[in-house]
Amino acid sequence: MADLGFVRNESARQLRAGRSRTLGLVVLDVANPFFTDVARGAEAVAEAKGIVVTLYNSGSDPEREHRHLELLTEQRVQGVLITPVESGARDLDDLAARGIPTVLVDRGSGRRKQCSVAVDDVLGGKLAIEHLVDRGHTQVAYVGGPAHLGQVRDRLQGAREAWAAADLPADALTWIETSALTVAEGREAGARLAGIPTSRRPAAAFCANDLVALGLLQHAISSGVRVPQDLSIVGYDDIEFAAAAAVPLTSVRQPRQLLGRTAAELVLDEATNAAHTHRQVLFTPELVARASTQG
Amino acid sequence: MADLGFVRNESARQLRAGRSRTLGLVVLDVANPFFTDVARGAEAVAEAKGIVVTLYNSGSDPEREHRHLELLTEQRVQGVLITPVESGARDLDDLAARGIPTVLVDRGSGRRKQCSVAVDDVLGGKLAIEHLVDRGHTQVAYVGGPAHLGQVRDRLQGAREAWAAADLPADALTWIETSALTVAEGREAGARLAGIPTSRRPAAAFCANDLVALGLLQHAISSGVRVPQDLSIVGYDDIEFAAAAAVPLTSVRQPRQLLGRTAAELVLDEATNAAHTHRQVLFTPELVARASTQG
DNA sequence: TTGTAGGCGTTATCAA
DNA sequence: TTGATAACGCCTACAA
Repeated sequence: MADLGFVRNESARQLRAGRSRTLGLVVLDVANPFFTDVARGAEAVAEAKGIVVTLYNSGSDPEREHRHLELLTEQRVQGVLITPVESGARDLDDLAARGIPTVLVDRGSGRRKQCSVAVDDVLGGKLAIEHLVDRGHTQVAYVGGPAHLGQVRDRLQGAREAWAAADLPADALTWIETSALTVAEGREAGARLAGIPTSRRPAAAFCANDLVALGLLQHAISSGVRVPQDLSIVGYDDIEFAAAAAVPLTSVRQPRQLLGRTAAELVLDEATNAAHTHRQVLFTPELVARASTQG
Repeated sequence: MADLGFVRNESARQLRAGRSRTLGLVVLDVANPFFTDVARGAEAVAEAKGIVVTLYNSGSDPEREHRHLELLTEQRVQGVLITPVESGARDLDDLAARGIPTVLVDRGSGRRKQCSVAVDDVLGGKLAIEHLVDRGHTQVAYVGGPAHLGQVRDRLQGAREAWAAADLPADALTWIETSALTVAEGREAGARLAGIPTSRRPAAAFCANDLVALGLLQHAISSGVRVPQDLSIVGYDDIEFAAAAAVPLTSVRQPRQLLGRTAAELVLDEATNAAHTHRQVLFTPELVARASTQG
């Protein structure tokens, strides 16, 4: 045993073997607990097969995403799990063309060149709006952005469909677009909401994720707006902190760890099973009602 | 240009070059926003130098930590940033012996074989207890664990020192030891706290981190315990969600991103500067008082 | 059984 | 300037 001081060289091993023993997971925002929960799900599956998950943060920046994918490609990873910044990105086509097992996470892939594991965002948007409409709201703000994120668009689409189905005028569902899905942007959106004349100001907000909802809530509380009396709030993801918020947050729950587990299973299947066929897995979201909408 | 389809092989490059272009960051818990903030700080510095940060989750499990360090060593990474599970771990000695630039994050390294970037946890513990003592508390619980985590021990030590300095009896500062620093464990600790006979039950809790504090708060609220009237709570880290909690949390703030930035700077200095000398950087924590202790 | 040669893809070096 | 060559360390296959 040359245990004393000798460590094999993984680069040489990989060069010889043609591929590495790792799985790359690229997320939009490491600071968002939604994604770290997905990561833990993926880790659980990978670890059982002796594979290591390495986490990369694109920060919703296509440039950084591109660099990370480049590195992962150069590293000849076993597979890539990614929540892409832009769904049509040609980076994804490149991965497919190179035969790198790839699973889109939290995004459906219309193109069927790759597996995907997602939650029905259109349905999620519908659930949120139906919940608010049920509570008598006729003036609602949708808070989220940027627009190029599929999640943001799909949830808005679902919201609009439910809004139309309730026979409410389209212009009574305002979109307050944010530049990111963060707590800080949520606070900022709160300020913009407050700037709308009282007569036209929405008394309810559906936020594209919980971070934005928490920011909006913070702004409301610090400026004396009562939740839910003056402003009802619905979030999205149902992260662990949603239930513990100043006013516990009504939110659309996604099966976070399951998303990660399923994605890891699919990518490892593609990497090891010759008979692999691409699958588009779609989970169903569920609305969890809490105090932030108990008007 | 063989751009069309050709991607260089990073393994071969590394094999030839002797080292990779990545920095490994191993944290105790990816799901803890404290660590993701540290990660973002490190990324900012690394990115500016064309280096990629890959994030690994040890989950406070020495086994997993060991496997990750093994992989990082085999990968001949530029450097390692790590919040070790056990401060005396020989894995750290091995890294030093192999000459792999390493910076201990959120942990001081007594041994001076490596750089470290930490926040004075003993002082943090003192600040928390002084704050509670100032508010008249004479029966306090320290909630956190496991005991082998340096953070847990140091914060307790600071707490005990401040407690003794206030001339309070040692046994009036109870330690409720948890098996992890998570929201779930905080809830569980709440149940244990509630099980203590009223006469001896602490009316204040100092939690080893904010996740535990948020869990404790959740348990209190759901079981009708009023915060801060019946139970005052102090957290640690001041993560973004602390201020937005059901009852905004008093917490000991650490400079999270700065910790990550400084760690990355030190490790890259060690990796590239022959005249590098190890440094032990110690930042100062700061108590942020909020509603959870406004008794 | 034990041992050795070759090649994976890069890049540095040396020759033409 | 251009082009061939060797070496990085590992693993596998084949030879002794």
